[in-house]
Amino acid sequence: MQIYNSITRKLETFTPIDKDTVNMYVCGPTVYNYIHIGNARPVIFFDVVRRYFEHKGYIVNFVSNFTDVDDKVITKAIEDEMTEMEVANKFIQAFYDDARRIGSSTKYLAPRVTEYMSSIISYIETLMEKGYAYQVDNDVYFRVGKIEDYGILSGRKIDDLKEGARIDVNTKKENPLDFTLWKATDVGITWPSPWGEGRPGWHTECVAMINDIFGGRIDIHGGGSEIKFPHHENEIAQNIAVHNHYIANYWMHNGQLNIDDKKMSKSEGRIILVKDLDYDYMGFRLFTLSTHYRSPINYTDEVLTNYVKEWEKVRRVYKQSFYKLDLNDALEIKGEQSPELKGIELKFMDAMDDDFNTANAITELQNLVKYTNQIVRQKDTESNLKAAIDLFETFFKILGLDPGVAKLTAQDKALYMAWNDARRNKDFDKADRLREELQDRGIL
RNA sequence: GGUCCCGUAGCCAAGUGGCUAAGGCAGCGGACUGCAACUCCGCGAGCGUCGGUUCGACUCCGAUCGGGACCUCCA
Repeated sequence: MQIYNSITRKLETFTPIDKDTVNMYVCGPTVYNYIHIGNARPVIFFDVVRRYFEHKGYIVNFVSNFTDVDDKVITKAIEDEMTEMEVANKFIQAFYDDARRIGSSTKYLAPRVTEYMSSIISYIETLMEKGYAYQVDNDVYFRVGKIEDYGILSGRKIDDLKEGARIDVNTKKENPLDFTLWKATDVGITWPSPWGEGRPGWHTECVAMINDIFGGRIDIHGGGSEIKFPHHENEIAQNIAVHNHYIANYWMHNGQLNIDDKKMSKSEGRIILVKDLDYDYMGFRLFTLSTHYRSPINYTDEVLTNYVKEWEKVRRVYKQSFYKLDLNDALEIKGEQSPELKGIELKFMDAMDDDFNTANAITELQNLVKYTNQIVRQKDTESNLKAAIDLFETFFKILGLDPGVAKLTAQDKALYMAWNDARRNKDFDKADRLREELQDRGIL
């Protein structure tokens, strides 16, 4: 399959380090608040990446961290008169709740900075020993000038960056581009270190974790495009310093989600939290997957409403087909794909193989909807209909969509039969009553 | 100021140097239907603008206008 590699800016054939395994790491959230719908985009997209690799038979080792120490967490802790740990625990729980709501798996390794403090400290010590880090007072900085490739991921040249450096002329640094590895502080939670009490800078946690968990090299590193620079650039630099090779073979960056064509902004009140999203979450998931992951996506109520409707349409025909088979006790039969279904499946997989083109994959889902709507009212289609159901389930599993349809109870079936009988007997008063009840039960 | 991305029908959104530029929503016209819902069939654009390269560009290059991102914490 082909993956667009941010570092080379090209589509490349994906070849894992170990034949059957995909090791991937996605930069996770700083847990000081509920996540907003922009945070949800990588949570959904990289979940789909994992699901697709699993569909293809790979063992996927998926890791995504929680940044539970940082200025924002500390500020929040002071504001709310809680400990940093309490703040982090609260919002990690909230994150998992939100992730589940939007259909993403939460079963993956999620290391926290606080659990990796000794690894982070020893990582910084290694950087010091190798001459890539230097101490000033009780702070430690990374010596960017020693990295030849610095800027390769974000396409920047060190000279351009120097010109652009407008703020933060920290006179303690040898070079304005040098970044903080360890920061002495007396505000909030601190840890002892060889350089004094303090806490780590943001950029070391991911490399230290990747170093511990994967040995310093992974297949895929993911995250939002806005953290390419400086965060991912700095990860690359640190890994080169320690291992003399790139940290990841493939870099994947998702585009941002805007609201009404503008970046989300808390200060301007233009922000929507996942937990406050007043729409169907599967519709939201479909919405985020309907644009190619590298493109920006614009949220408006109108567009989301469109996808919520679209999801209802998908769900309706799946449900209708599922129940039709269930009523005929045919859910366990073996499906046999018609040429049309084969074609749809093939094109879906082709789209996914093409750099996770979920937009085109969803087009195939829509084709499956149309096709199934055509066959579900015909007679003698059980085997093909079963194949259609199976294909829906395959697509749902890959995209992480859940129609929430379960087998009918005996009572439901009896009700359904009675409705059919009443209609056949033209007892429309009774039929309408039964229809209403079936609708109330969510069967029709 | 520097780096970079985007601009396809009313809306959303794929895609290609050359057959008729996918698909969805909305709209219009049909069909189906006890009523309703659902569903099915048919119908719309020449790709921001101006130049250039080319036998040929929406697709490549340049300029221009418009929108956006990053350079500073940010998924």
